[in-house]
Order: sequence, then C-alpha cells, then structure tokens
Amino acid sequence: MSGIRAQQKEKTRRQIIDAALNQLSAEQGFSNLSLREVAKEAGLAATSFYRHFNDMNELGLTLVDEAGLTLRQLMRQARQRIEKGGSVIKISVITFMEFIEANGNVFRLLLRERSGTSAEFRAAVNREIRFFTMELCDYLQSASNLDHETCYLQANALVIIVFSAGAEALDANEKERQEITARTIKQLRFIVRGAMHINASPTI
Amino acid sequence: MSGIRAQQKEKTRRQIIDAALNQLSAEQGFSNLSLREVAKEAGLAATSFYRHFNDMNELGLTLVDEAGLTLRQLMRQARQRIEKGGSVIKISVITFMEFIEANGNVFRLLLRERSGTSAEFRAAVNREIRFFTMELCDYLQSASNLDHETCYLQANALVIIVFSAGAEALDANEKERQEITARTIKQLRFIVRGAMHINASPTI
DNA sequence: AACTTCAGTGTACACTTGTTCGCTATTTTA
DNA sequence: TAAAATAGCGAACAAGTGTACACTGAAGTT
Repeated sequence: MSGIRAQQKEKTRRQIIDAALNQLSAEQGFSNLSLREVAKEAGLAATSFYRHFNDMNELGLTLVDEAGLTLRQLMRQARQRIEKGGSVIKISVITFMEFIEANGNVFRLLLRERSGTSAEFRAAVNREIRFFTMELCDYLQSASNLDHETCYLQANALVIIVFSAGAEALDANEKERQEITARTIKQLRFIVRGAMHINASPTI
Repeated sequence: MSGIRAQQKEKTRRQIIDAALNQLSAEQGFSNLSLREVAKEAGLAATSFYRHFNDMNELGLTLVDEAGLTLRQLMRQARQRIEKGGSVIKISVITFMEFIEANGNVFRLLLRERSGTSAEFRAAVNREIRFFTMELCDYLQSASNLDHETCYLQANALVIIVFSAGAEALDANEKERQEITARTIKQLRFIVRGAMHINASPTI
C-alpha cells in the first residue's frame, strides 16, 4: 500500500515547493512567481503543475504553512536554549536572527503576504503569527504573575518588535545585524519592564 | 511664462498619480498595477504615459513621496490636537486610526513596499518612516529627561507598534478597530513606562 | 493477462504586458 | 509669421502569462 506511485507524486510535489521557495528572493515575491518558471525549475512541464496544485494560490498557501512550521521549529529551538539558562530576551532575539539568516526567503514570504493582496494569504500568515504569539503568551503567564490580558498584549508587542527587527535585518550586513539585535533587546526590555509597572500612574 | 502647456502637463501628471492611487486597493498592490490601466483611467493613451514618467518605477517612487507627505500632515494634525491637552498616547493613536480610515490605500502602499521586491522602494519607504520616528524622538526628548538613545529606541518601538496596529486595522470593521485602538494604547504605555524604568535590574 | 488510473508531456490559444515608431495638432520660440 | 518643440495618439511587436486538450506510458487493480 506504500505505493511507488504515491511516493513519486509526493516527491515531485516537494520539488515544486522547493523550487518555489528557491525562486523567492529579495527581488522576487510570491505574486511575481510564474507557474511555468516554477515547473521548469522543478523539472516538470508547465502543465504537470496542475496534477499537484489546482492553482498558484494553493501552492502559496502551502508555502505559508511550511513557513509556519519552520517558525514553530524556531520556537522549540529557542526554548531548548533558554532551559540551559541565560537572559531569555537575549537568547530569543539571537535565535530569531539566526533563523532570519538561514531562512531569509521563508521569512520574507510571511512578511510580504501579511500585507499582500490576498485576504486568504493575509489570514493564513496572521494565523501563524498568532500561534507564535500565543505560545509566548503562555510562557509569560507561567513565568510571571500578570493577568492574561496583560500577558497577551505584552507577547503581541514583543512579537511585533522582533518581526520588525527581522524585516530590517533582511537588508542588513553582519555588522548592522548585530546593531539591530542589540537595539531590539533593549526595546523588548522596555516592554517587559513596562508591563510589570503598568499599574502605576495610568495617565501618560 | 506660466505656460498654458506646462500647466496642462502638470494637470495630466496629477491625473496619472490620482488614477494610480485610485487603483491601489486591498486586492491590488503597486506591483500589479498596469501602465495601460493607469493610463486609461487617467484618460490617456497608454503611450502618453511616457511623456510624464520614464517608468512605472518612477511613478511608484512618486507615490511613495506623496504618501510620506500625507504622513507628515498626519503628524501636524496630531500635534495640534495634543496642544489642546489630553493623553498624548491616546490622541496620537486615535489620530493615526482616523488617518488609516481616510487614507487606506496610501497606508497600504507604504506597508507593502516596505517589504516589497524593490530595494529602492524599500529604502524610500524606510526614509519616510524614519522622518516620522525622528520627529517623535525629538518630541520625547523635549518632554522627558531621557538620553537620546533611549528616546530613539522608544520612538522607534512606538512607531512600529502603531504601524502594525494600522496594518491590522485595514482589514477590520468599526468594532474591531476600536478594540485594536484600545489594545494599542495599552501597549504603547508599556513602552513608555518601560523606557522610564530602564535603569533598574538590567538582566531580564 | 486485460483493464483502469493517472503523473507527466507538448501543442495551441487567447490575453495582457511594456515599449517603439511615425504621425498630428497645438503651443512656444525666434 | 515661420520654425521648433512637444503632449498625445494608434498601430504594431515581442515576450510572457495561465490554461485547455489530447496523448503516452507506467503503476495499480481485478
């Protein structure tokens, strides 16, 4: 039942996905991707594409899913490092920056499609980011004695700042990247400290 | 010397710009804009476009400039309101949200091209956002006794959070928009409070 | 062994894209 | 008033797009 046929199909499906990811770059976003070009790089005739995806749209959503998966791997890796001790914020940011460096195109995809022209894509990306935020929220709630809402707002703000730093890091060289990292760590500390002191003098 | 000819040329140039802005939407970004379509909406033959812009690229950069201009108007408006008294953060966020509602397409342009496929566009958008941040930084520095770096990091973080909220608001209805506004105000307060307390216990 | 399923192929079609090239009509300049 | 400059036009072109269709050969089924 393994099916030599199903096996082969899965394989070329991956080839399509990989070809697409490979053609994403700083200069080329998903919307500029051409079915023909992707098929060609996957070693397929253009028309064979349809045996695997109904649509470029469908491929795109698959890519977003892949990206979300990679994002969750990132979180796991960060958690492992954190357990070994050290500044949580620092470790998290550094891990994230490593992710950007290794998976630039994947991150670019998320970043772009979050504000892209397809409502479906936007929703898909936001879903992935929400997962990311929720996990962080849970962590914050277990590590502090703040209420849920405060933790969520905090987690949300932290994620936004880190993603934005990641976006900037995409265009940066090694030295600039280190500056961004240092800057971001400080900014995250603002948020963490601010969330702790939130009960004092509410009228700013 | 006024030149009936130069006058007319300026007029149709504006028509092109307006047509382009008008064709931007949630579903259509600048990169999907077609020279022919823009020219048609401006009431021109496709080829006449070249009398005003060398390129779609050139038009795009002009649009980004326009957007930056609108952004600066927004700041002025917010400052005026703040002078009349009230919570600075609250007024700023509300003003920004009104801007989003009135200039959705302009904001979308900035948002998208910030992570778009053209390095030139990305740079142009980041320049506009940097202006925005610097102005806020100056304000913070004059209104507090924090050092320059802290003020800049704070301003930068505030802008990122507000822009991100704006992005979310683009897809939201009235009720959701109010929730986003309330949430954002709280998050900005985290940052402001955190920047004030930054000297205490640096190892988080 | 005969029959069915289906991943992959190549051709073809209808469209849209940006851009070039002469041309006209009108304003500007000399 | 004659000459030069130029905004706008329509036709045409080459290139690229997604997709429909009929076909082939190998894998799966009975």
